[in-house]
Amino acid sequence: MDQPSLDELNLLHASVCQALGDPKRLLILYALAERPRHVSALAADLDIPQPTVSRHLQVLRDRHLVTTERDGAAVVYSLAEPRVIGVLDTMRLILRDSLARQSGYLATAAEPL
Amino acid sequence: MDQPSLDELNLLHASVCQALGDPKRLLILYALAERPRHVSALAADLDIPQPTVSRHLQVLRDRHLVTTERDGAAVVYSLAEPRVIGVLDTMRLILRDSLARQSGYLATAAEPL
DNA sequence: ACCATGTATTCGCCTATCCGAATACATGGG
DNA sequence: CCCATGTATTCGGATAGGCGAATACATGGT
Repeated sequence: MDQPSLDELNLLHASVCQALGDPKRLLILYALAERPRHVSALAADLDIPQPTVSRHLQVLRDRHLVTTERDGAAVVYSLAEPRVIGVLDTMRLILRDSLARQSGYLATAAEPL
Repeated sequence: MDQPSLDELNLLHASVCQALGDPKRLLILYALAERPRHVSALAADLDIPQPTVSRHLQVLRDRHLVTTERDGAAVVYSLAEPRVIGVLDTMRLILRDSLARQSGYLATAAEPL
């Protein structure tokens, strides 16, 4: 309702970016992009302790990057905004370009992703 | 030359996102998107102390988000990857959508950006 | 060589983040 | 009602991030 000022938007923007700025959280988001999952499934699939996963999910939830739904005693986490994955993919693409540019303009091509 | 493993790429990705996860750095990047600038010009335009700007620029430089070029005694900073701004804009768009969705699905439309 | 301007760095402090370990809490079944 | 399973939270410690203030460094001009 109260529409954010530009400054507030900037702060939110930064806080979302910061949430994306952790390797494990990126793994979690990409995992959820494949399919929604239980916390325990994420923990198992990514080989990260359950409490750690839970805390990271909380961060992502605070930033509205994931949503939850109960499934009995378990909780299903899903991407709140699938478009975010597109953004992340674009960043990765840029990153690879940038890396390629750094280490020799004439380097032979490398595998994708 | 050494092409990064997926894990390494993930780490780089996270570190770049983290660099984006600070309000002042976002302001700096958007300012540089308008036009390359001296450190002092950034400091003046954004009303941020020069040493602070310098430190943030260093972070952005470490992540290869900006590049430098000497201009006499001054230093011109530019965006290393203009595409990053597109990514940031997309994120902002998503953010606004998300905010709109949160605070009432039927809320009257608000101004852009 | 010196000075003025512009940029980078250091220091100390405070806050925030991340983690492992342990524990609390919630849900549904028997 | 109690237990098993699954999830969230707390605690403590280590690490990293951010800032103001002061200072060091670099460059070009005179």
